[in-house]
Amino acid sequence: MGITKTDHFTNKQNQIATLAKAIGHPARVAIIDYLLKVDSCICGDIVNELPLAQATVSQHLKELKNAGLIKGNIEGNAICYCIDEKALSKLQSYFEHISKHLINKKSKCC
Amino acid sequence: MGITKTDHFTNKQNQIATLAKAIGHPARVAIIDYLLKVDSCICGDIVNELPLAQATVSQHLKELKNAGLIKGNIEGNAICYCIDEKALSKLQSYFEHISKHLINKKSKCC
DNA sequence: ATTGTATATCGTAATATTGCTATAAACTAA
DNA sequence: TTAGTTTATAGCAATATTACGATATACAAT
Repeated sequence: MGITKTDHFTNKQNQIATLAKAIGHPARVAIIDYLLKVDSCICGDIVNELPLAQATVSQHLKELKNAGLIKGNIEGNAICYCIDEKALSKLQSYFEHISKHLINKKSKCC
Repeated sequence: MGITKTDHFTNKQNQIATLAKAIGHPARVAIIDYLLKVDSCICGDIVNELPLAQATVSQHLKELKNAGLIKGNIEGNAICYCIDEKALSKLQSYFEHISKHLINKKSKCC
């Protein structure tokens, strides 16, 4: 069917999945990397950084924005994109939680 | 086209994307949650936990396995799945790295 | 007003994902 | 052997994603 049964899972599970899915493409990882690298939140030269057409980059930016991972401010002609800390700290604490959990029960199996 | 241009991105970027993509579905988040919850790495009653058909669960497990997030050991009749710490620590350190980076340059924009 | 620059959106094609039923494979137990 | 249990795979339909060129929108500068 290709349609995800989101309503059968918890909010938390859907939230994490949505965020992870948004990061689940190398172009979008590259965008995040770039936004981290440039110290001010540089605008649309992301297109020049990536080996993709402008339309494709715009689409990827939209997905990152929809997932809440980045924010965009209109700045005159261009747009200023930057990382949304809240979303990333959500992911960070999720994986930290898992890692801590794993340390406690090391080598019980597999 | 629907085909990802992986060869234009770095190994690291592709690696993170692959791992994140595997987590990018609520059923797979639920599987990870379950593997964390049950203390021993319980086998195939994951199917009973999820609101999905057995074949679908098997498919999700396969994807998690392909991405390296879980391991599976044959145990007589059943299979013993459990989380692969290495993959998760990779993700954890990635997001930790980002979070640290963000603290340093707080509120420069947006 | 016209031209240039920066982004977004539309439409389209190729491919991937999700989910199911049905079936196979591999082992256990009677 | 036969039957039951557990997991994987094949095949299929519906939907989603990725990527592009073409075009639209919005502002800036001349």
